[in-house]
Amino acid sequence: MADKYEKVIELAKRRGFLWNSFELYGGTAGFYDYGPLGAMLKRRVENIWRDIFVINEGYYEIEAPTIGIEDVFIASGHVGGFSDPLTECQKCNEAFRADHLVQDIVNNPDTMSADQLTEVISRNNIKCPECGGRLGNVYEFNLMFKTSIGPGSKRTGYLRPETAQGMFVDFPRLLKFYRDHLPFGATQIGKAYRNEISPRQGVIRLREFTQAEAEIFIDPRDKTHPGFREICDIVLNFYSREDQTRGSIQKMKIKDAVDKSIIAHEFLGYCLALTYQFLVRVGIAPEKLRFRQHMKDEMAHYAADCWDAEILSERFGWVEVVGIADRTDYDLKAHAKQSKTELTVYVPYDAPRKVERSVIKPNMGILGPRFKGKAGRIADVLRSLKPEEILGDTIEITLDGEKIEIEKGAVAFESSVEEVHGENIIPHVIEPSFGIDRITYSLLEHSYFEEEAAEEGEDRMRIVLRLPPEAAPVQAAVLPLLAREELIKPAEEIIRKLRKAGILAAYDDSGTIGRRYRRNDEIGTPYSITVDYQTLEDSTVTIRDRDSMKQVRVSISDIADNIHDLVCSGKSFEDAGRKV
RNA sequence: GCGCCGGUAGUGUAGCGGUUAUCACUGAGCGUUGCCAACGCUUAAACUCGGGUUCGAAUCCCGACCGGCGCACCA
Repeated sequence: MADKYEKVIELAKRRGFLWNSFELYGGTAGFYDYGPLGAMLKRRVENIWRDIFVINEGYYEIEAPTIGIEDVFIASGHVGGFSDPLTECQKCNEAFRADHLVQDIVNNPDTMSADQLTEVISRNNIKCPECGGRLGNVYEFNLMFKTSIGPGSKRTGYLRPETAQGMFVDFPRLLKFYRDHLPFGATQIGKAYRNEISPRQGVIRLREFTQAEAEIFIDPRDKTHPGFREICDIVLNFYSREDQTRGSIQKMKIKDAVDKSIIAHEFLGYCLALTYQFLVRVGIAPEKLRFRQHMKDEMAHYAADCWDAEILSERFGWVEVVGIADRTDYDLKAHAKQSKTELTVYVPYDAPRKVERSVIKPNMGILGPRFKGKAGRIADVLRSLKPEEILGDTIEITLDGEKIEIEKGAVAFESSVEEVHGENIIPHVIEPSFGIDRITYSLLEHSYFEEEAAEEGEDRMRIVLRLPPEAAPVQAAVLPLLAREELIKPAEEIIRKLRKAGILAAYDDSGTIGRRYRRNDEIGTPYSITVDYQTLEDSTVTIRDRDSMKQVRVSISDIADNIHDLVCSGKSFEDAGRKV
């Protein structure tokens, strides 16, 4: 029997949500096209994300190139760390991590090149751990797609493996945009690329995928969040480190999780809440959603705490769809080092602090004539001394191995008390990172329902996609009860009205009304508007609710506002019009 | 990347050396139809690709590609 994945994928293919890319030429693993309905659905998911993170949280969206230059990915660690040195057994074809095989023989195998590792393996006569066969040459498999920028392949470019780096690279500009205040955040929704060795599981692992990421820069000394109180009573399914060793999920208020230090701090707790609200709003079933904490050894060494939102899928089990991490100052430090630019924020103190400062001032009037060309470097050495080192009558320093004596008079010592108004700090980064494709698939799966149609002996199934109206690609269908001129006319007028109001509406007059309802159920159209003979008498139509199949009768004059409120403002169906 | 299994209209399938390639649903057109996949007529639409064996291949063999599962890898 077909499992739910197959049913959902079959529907998605047939009705224009998801198609295997390049099917005309046989297809290519790891790439999917979003068809007309899929693209719209995905766009709506992204727009809900925007509503939450950009509009409500104020983390403006930016758009950086999908191709990055080498420096960026050297800094991020992707050039060095996003590849693995592999070696394959010539006999059984098993692939192994070369650096793992030699870790007992050499000290730092992860810093060695492929050629060096090949040599170590052959010199130490290392064999295949599985079958004892001979191991082949070590090669680097980097998950980044590589390309060259400009003619002559002089400059290396990479397709970005995540969108995050765009926000880090633009940090100085963003800081100015936000007028030098922490916290601030920037987001990006866009494509990322990973040359997966063997992509599987449909849309779950893609070579080209869409990420929605926020990088929120905060003061490392203050990881509270002003909005925490509003969300602290939300109950989530927690799967903390402790829960995982125990093997059970625990329901808990976010407040309690922070109080008990299960979550590292308020700010992360707040991001978990946003993530929960987003996922539920797009149509993920709350009971099939949990937050799993990374185990210590699973977490990047620099990360302070990391949580994944996982969605339960019938075929794939718990699938990671969001990662929420406190990345500390790792990324900014890395880019500061690589770019040789300070990436800090000046944070003023509440009140100026008095700081005693001692300054060594070499007297260049004396040093210059005496030491000539060396004078500048000698002065630098003198300035680096500690106050207690210049207490004697003469000061002895060493420059290029040569001992030099300088009398006290050539160096002045000033000590002053200064007022300091603030300091430069490297912000910490909180990063919620969303896999939009996985979320879109999950919500198809979670909204897919088959119902036995209870109508007189008909045991035909009703397939219905219970997408939230806000996420549904087609928002309303307009259907003349019968395909007759006098009913078609008003229907066409309604369609025009809806479209003018920005509602994506579909018109259908083929076949019976029931058939058309079903067609729309299957693609999740939340409301169907039917023009019948009463319409000709009193200018009213019926709206039929996808989930309950109930109808209300409303006036044509405010049909667009009515549908708009139902789809966008969460107006309840019962309030939309007179019961039929 | 390896191993096992599979690939036939839009979808699901039958056929397993010689068929006009089966059936159902779907789609389109006409008629009919006063609210949940009704009906009648008409019609469209497929053997993944390449090579081989054979008088003849959707069917057997080899390879590629794609998909599923397991291993490995991986956010």
